[in-house]
Amino acid sequence: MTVTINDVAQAAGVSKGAVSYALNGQPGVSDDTRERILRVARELGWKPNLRAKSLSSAKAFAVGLVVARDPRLLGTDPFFPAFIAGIETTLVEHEYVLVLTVAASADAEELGYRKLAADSRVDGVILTDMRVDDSRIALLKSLKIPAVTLNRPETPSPFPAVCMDDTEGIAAAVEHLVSLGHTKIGHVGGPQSYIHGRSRRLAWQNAMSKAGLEAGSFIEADFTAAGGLAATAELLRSAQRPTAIIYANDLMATAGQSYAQSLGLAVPGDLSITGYDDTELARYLNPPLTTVPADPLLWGRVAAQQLLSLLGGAPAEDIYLPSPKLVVRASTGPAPGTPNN
Amino acid sequence: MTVTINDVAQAAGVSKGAVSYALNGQPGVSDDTRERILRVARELGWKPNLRAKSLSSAKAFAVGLVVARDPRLLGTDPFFPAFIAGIETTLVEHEYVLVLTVAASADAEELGYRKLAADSRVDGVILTDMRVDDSRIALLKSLKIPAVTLNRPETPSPFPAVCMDDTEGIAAAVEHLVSLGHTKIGHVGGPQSYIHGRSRRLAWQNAMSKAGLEAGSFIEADFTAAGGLAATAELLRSAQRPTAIIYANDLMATAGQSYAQSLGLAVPGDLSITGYDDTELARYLNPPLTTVPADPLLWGRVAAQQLLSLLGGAPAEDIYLPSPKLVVRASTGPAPGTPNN
DNA sequence: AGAGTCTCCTGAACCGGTTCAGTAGAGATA
DNA sequence: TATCTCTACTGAACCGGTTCAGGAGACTCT
Repeated sequence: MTVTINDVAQAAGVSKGAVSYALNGQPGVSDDTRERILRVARELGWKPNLRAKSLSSAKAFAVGLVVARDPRLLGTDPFFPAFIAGIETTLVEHEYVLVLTVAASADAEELGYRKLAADSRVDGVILTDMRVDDSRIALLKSLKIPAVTLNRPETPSPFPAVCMDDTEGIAAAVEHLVSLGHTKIGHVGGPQSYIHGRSRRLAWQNAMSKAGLEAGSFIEADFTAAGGLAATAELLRSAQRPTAIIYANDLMATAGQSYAQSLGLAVPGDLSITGYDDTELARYLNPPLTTVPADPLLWGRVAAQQLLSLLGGAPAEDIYLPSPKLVVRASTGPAPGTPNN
Repeated sequence: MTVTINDVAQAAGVSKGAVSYALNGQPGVSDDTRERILRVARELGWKPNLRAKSLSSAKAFAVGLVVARDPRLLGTDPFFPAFIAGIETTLVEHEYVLVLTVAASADAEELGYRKLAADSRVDGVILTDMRVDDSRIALLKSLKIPAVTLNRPETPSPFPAVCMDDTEGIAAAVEHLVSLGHTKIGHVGGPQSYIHGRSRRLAWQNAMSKAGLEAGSFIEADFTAAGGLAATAELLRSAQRPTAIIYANDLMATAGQSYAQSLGLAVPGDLSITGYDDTELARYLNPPLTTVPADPLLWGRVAAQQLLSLLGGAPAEDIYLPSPKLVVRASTGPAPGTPNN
């Protein structure tokens, strides 16, 4: 059967304790003995039993991610799979593992964290999609689960944050459109209860006023294609009909673009469109989408690194990742009636 | 601190063993005592320690999923997130948890399974994206990890399969196009090393010959937007240029559609297009995509159920889920030159 | 030489459950 | 009454590690 620490101890002619010290690099054994024990362990092909280790060290060697999202819409969000892949690249190097939970409702989300805590399934968690007044911070504090947040929430949080500024990309989109002669630039945002929904709207707003323009119409949507379409429809029939729309993600932008085209509008001739995310599909649309590449892979990798070092006792310090830059493609063009320079 | 089985035993005035029997519904204690123990446990707020349970019962109370996919392309596949959500809906009811691993290469994939096994992180795994001559079956057999496969592989497999027939939907797409007057119907398939890549091609081929038509051009692509575009380009400049293309997934179909439109072709006027998956975006494209809805949520739910009952000792029996039906939208229309009836 | 210190190692407790062999006591049987 | 059987329970071993108190022996110091 499997070889245990007892077998190694017996074969090396020492006690269990000595073996444990030797294998963990702890003091308490002489160099000779240590070497002998290590050799015997190698010869016997000993592998520590993770479950026993877990029990005695009270650690899970796993980190958790609770994804709160309507399961039917989950597939549309390109962020999570890549983000998870990023987390994984870090975890595999540290013999950690990712425990993933999907929660359909707010209640299920809280229950998810509570269960992970109750069963000590994980040593820490990563919080995504931070919300304004996010109740998870207090929850995790009370459950005593270490955490890392994506971007720093406005409410005080004891957890380190891994930040990637999305305002710069949105501002660049506004400036780009302004330079193309647009003055009526609308924004289809995500739910304003999310800090990234809010920060993108504020970035748009600030960039507009910095350009000396009126803020223009804003519609709060929900990051889904259906929401993007409805918001687009509303913007296009409004009195202040924009000549360009900045969407808070590619999915809404794509739905909006298709909708505008189905009305007979030319993109970008009649309407310029920008997205956010730079999904794989974005460059293969007709026209290809001007957008801002989020880098979920990097974000996931760094967030996991940050969490592991936090678990290792490192101080909780925020990390700032480079701000993604606007990628200009063919969905943006001169404002209607502008001389084509 | 946390209350252990010892505390319960002491408070109830019985031994640890008795408490264990009582709490697990095992025989060995009288009804009176059982009830008393349960009451005391409830009063003290006792929760079994999963780690201790894991150690003594040699179970992980977790199932694994190893996703082998280029991380950068993972985000484009709407299947996994929804599939995972489906798995979760089952697992939460059984106090199980999902351990997710992402592998970029074939080596990493094998290593992923080996690690899960070595550390006994999971009690079983779910195999997706079955391949022709899939090496994972032998691997898991040798690692003694129970598994469930999505669809039955052609090579003998001891593991139960959860099957969802995709040939019916493809055949329906062919029939639909034939009824619209199309005779040159191409197919952009997935890698033929995947059984679902192959079965969809065969379904297209069989349906064509059943309709008395030549099979037409087939191009093996890779399920990505880039691959879909390249394949479409090749089909459109071929001598046997098709008037309709059946794609093996929505992502390729979307890229193909955009590409055709960028060439000035009308969809479906000049070219009809069908996809597979029915992603959220499909209905919001211009034109909305005719496609076949895979039901990853259901598939995940049932696969997890099947795995759990396998772990519970149930015999390994295949399960057949209802075949998804073609959803006709506006990306398909009469063949060019056909009188519009 | 005797006391003190240091290194190296042992044995046992511990983490918190499960499980098994064994026993006390009640009830049935002869 | 002696024997057998059955139920209800106990105590301890066990899962496979970690950790701690303490002891043996070598070495230093006075």
